[in-house]
Amino acid sequence: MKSHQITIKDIAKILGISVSTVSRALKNHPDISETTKSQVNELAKKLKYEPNALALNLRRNKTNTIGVIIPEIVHHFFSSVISGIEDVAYDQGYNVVVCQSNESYEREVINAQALLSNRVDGVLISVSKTTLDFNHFRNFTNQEIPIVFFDRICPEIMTDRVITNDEGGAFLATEHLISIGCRKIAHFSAPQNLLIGQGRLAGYLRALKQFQIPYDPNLILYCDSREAAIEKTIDFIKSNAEVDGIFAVNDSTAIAAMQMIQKMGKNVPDDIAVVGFGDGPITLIVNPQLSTVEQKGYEMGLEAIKLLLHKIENETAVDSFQTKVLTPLLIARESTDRLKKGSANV
Amino acid sequence: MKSHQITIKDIAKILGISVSTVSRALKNHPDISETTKSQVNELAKKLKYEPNALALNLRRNKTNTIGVIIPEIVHHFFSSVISGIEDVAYDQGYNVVVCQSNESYEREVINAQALLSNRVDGVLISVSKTTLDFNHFRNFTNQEIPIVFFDRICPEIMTDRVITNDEGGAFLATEHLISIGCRKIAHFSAPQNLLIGQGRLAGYLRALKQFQIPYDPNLILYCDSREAAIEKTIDFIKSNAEVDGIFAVNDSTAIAAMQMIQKMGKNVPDDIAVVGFGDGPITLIVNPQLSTVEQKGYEMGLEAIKLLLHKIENETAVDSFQTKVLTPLLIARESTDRLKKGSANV
DNA sequence: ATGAAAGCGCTAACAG
DNA sequence: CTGTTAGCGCTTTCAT
Repeated sequence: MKSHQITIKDIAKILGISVSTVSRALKNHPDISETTKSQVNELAKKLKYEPNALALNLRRNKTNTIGVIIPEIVHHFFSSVISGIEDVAYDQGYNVVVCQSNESYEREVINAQALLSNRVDGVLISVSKTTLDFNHFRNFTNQEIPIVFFDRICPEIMTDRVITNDEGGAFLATEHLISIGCRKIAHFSAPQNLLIGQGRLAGYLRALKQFQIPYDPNLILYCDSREAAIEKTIDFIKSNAEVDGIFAVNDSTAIAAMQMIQKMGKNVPDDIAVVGFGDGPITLIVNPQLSTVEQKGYEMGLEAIKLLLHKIENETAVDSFQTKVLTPLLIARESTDRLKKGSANV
Repeated sequence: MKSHQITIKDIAKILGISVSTVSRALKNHPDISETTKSQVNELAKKLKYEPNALALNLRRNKTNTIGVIIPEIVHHFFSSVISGIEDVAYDQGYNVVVCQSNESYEREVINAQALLSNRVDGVLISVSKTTLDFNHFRNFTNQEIPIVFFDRICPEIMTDRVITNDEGGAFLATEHLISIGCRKIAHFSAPQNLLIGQGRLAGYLRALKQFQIPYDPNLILYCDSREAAIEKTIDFIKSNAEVDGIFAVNDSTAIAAMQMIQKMGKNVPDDIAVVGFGDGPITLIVNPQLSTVEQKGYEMGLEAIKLLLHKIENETAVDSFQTKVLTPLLIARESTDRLKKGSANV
């Protein structure tokens, strides 16, 4: 049986004053006498009074809560984004509720409904891979609850967005491979129905074109996970013995590819140089350390929440939506370092 | 300007019936005629009516929300715990609000207050490293809001707890090193003011004693992070050349130690075998793959939320608190595999 | 300087 | 079968 939560009513009764006086005293309203104020505040402290956020929010029709829907919290990238979001949200007095879709459309719909029911002031969303219909997101915009999409955006809904310049990052990665002498560069790519798959392939192709390296469709392998890379790399390299560089769509694919290459007795970077995408913590742990494209999760979180809070607090603003594009940097490490002979290798 | 959120009042007005009828129709109350029910439900759907959880929660004095306070979401272990928590919470119709303390006491206090204000039905807490005073947690118990501590528990407060058997895990790790022939086993340990530091050292010592290996205090090195291991390992091994095995307090320390050992031209596992603790994803990526003690984050989340929901839904239960101890398993991989010569090594 | 009363959205006696 | 009413905790006119 839950003990009675102490309310302003209790304080009022004990002090023999009205609830409105208590309410005002608590908010330091100028009309209230110093005596009353101190009486109220002391008692409140003594009784460990905590304002009931539910009642407050109901009254104000504002929850100071922002909802986040992400695919999976266990991915380093997404947990970094959350850290960015929380850091500024807390500073501005907002709470953050994080929901995971687990890459499931159904769960995403449920998450959206829960956030809607809880009347969050705004939402930050990175769309699940399995989501093809976006009406559950439209419910937010219909209620004029602002959305900011980040990383995995929804192209159909007009809102603010924060994305990584995948094409540019992929260009940098490929350009880097070319600059160290690679001429037969493979791309381990993600499915083309995903925007990152498209963007990173496009950047790869643009770099080839710009440096007049002939494009060979055989060098594009659909392979975007550690498991896939373990399964496919060796056969791929055997059938394409001339490959001297690989740009993989993400770090774990790149690392697995690298490890399979090493298993074949080849040297990274001297025989085949490898570049990933993401710059997760594993890039530093693997040997040789992985060159990669920096995907700034924390910064993405910051930008997304800033856009959202701006929308929330300037509701009258004209409907204008911006897309922030984070341009990633190339981080060159040992897996593409063909000069320094000291780099450890199998 | 937020568009009017549609309420049961709106539905009532449109249909020319009372709000209570609408309320009852929506909950499929037996008293209501089928005609009315379908009218109400259709209109609700058409208008995209969403119940206002705030009002509901205020009324019921129950939020169906559970709060989680963790040190850092970016740690794989903690994000696994959250996944476990969420999976069962959602099944039972609870929402989860995750707060990060960032290992800061002040932030932890703020988080606790926010959860209190939002009248969560219960809390799951893993204590920040910098927390020495626990009164902010007592506010929960004072209000009879159940707490379950997990992993980093608060010894001062009587509640349910879920912990890993650190001592047992450390014993297994050390025993394993002994079983493959190690006789001079170093322990890279965490500060002894942390419970994990104590427990893992104790397990190490018990294994030595049980197998009659003399204890050498010089073989205990305070070193519990990648950075520390990079800095200290080489000197340590130089001054203790006889070391043939290392049990490190966590995986990243173990991996960094392993890499420094390799840098010295020594072989892992043949010269020095290494065992970590945690079984994060990096253990599979490093070469050789790291033997480690499995720390079951997801299971810990499951157990913690189950205990909590039980307390929440059986409020009348006698005050009895249980501590669930998860006994970790040893995962033997290449870093301790001295038989299989095929294991890749520098 | 303080109080009374209405209302945020919803539910649940109680009354027909 | 349906409506009326009170109240969850709080703020805020409007009185006094």
